[in-house]
Amino acid sequence: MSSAAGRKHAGFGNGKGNTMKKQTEKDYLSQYDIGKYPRPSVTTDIVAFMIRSEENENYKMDSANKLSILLVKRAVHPFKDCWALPGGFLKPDETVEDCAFREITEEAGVTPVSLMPVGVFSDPGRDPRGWVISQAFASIISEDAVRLVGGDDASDAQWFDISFERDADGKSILVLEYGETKLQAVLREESSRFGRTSFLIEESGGLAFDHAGIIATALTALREGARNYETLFDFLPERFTLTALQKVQETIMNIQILPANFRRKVSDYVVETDEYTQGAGHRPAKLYRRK
Amino acid sequence: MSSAAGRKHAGFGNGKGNTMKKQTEKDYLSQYDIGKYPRPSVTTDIVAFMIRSEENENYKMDSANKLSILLVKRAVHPFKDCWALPGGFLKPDETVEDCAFREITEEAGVTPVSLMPVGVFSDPGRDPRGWVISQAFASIISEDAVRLVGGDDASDAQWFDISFERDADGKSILVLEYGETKLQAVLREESSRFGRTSFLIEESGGLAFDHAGIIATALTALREGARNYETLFDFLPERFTLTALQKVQETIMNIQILPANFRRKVSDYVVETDEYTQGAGHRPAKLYRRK
DNA sequence: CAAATAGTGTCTCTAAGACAATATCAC
DNA sequence: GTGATATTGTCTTAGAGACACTATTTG
Repeated sequence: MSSAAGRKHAGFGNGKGNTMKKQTEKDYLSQYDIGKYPRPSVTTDIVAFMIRSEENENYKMDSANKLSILLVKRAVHPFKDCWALPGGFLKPDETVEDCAFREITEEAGVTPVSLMPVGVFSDPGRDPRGWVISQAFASIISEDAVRLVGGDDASDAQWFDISFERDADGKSILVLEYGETKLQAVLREESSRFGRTSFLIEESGGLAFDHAGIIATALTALREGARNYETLFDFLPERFTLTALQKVQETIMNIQILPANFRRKVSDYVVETDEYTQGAGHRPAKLYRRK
Repeated sequence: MSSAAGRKHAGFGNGKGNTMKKQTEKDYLSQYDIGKYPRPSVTTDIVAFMIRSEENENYKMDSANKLSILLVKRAVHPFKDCWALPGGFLKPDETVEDCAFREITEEAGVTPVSLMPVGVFSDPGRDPRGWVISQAFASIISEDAVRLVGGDDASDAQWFDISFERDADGKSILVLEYGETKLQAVLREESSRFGRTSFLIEESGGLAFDHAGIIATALTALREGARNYETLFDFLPERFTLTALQKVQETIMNIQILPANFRRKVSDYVVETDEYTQGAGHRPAKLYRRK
């Protein structure tokens, strides 16, 4: 085993010949210059998920749901005019969570319901501006909040419907659509460690930086969290029907579930209230709360 | 929705009055000074896990296993003479994974079998030297490799047996022991998001920085990964008996499993070879490989 | 043969999936 | 009444846990 001398502390004044036997911590810190060694810029990138309910033709039928994420069109180089994840630089006196919260609130115009770290991206070549590492987050935003703020077709921030399919040999296709705009990236599953799957980008599909890989990682984590109902409730208001909750899980995981079985499994995670929906054109449903 | 102007790019020359209509990416990048805005120091901290088999009194009995982690005694301020996780500062042209690999190889003297990110720690006050954020990793190191390198009781790097119990109301006790040295930290489970549980430190137990919380987070992630056999194989040589594999899972998760049931469940993850153990004082066992 | 681990067979119980049947509302 | 969703019941099957039993080695 090597000695702890292997752990050099960047920035401590060298060659000053400090030979005091009893150097105090205060002395040490007052001499310490942390800026002496190179430091990277640190950013956060946020994959903000929302479930949009589509307009409906038949007054009786439930509306279909689509999973979507927020993208921002870059106004400056590099990747000028490409779509990118919202995010920004970490400031002193804030945690990476604070930073992500601040950035997504600014860009989406609404407060996220939850914010979950999904990984650090630190490939040396990932940003042409220089040494920039990024902490990625998955965030869940409720449709109600977004609807209040409204949108603008000319805005440079838009919600893209997302679809992500993994085929047999580990290749995945990520498709993002907003109106006429369609971005299609190709990724390869690289490794899955400790519940986090990472991806190699084969085609970026016009997304800026390594954002296609970040999106794939975040969606994979979201799906994993949806399996045990962990990430479902944040998409809905406080009171919800079991069918609405089921549709959230089906939308995220891209599966179909039989209502009877879903109700049985989810019953451990919810509490019923004495309220009901009304005016839906069919039997009213009991509203539930998260347990 | 706010405009993308919210996403300022730190370091782009301001006030230069660049009014060109067609600024090229090359022009932009050549003017770009990434060092203009404050940047944190970035470190990695590694929770290196090893399973130690204890010496045995009875020639027939299997040896008991203990889960242990590597700690390093700090030679300098701050936290001088406290035990800390191995780790160090991120360098340009390396990923955080590269950095963790480099640091743990230096400090443990052996190559880790695996390296898995468990989270970023970025509390502004976490390091008295200044603005330092850290990416934590869990690493698995095989006992065979460590035994080859050997140890030294006077060394400042030592393997501590670890025990971690969560009681009913969310309080957890972390105990680390090496010879006469016993560190005992108290933590409170704070939140569990996306499969990552984070902890508040109530008593650091003499561990440096926020390392008690990092250790608790890493161990929780390791245990989660052990549930589906993901992190078990890295503790063992390429060929192993099913009993050895079972003991790894029992040691990590601190549980007891009936051999018959373990064998049935694990059979999907292993392939049998035609080799057997010998000279163990009892019936020889077939060796298996990971599937 | 004694003591220890290696390995198999099987019973029970629980949970998941499939599906049938009934309930209730707006129009 | 029609057409949609809401809700409950139950049959079947797969898997986990418990446990009894047999096999094989060294000293």
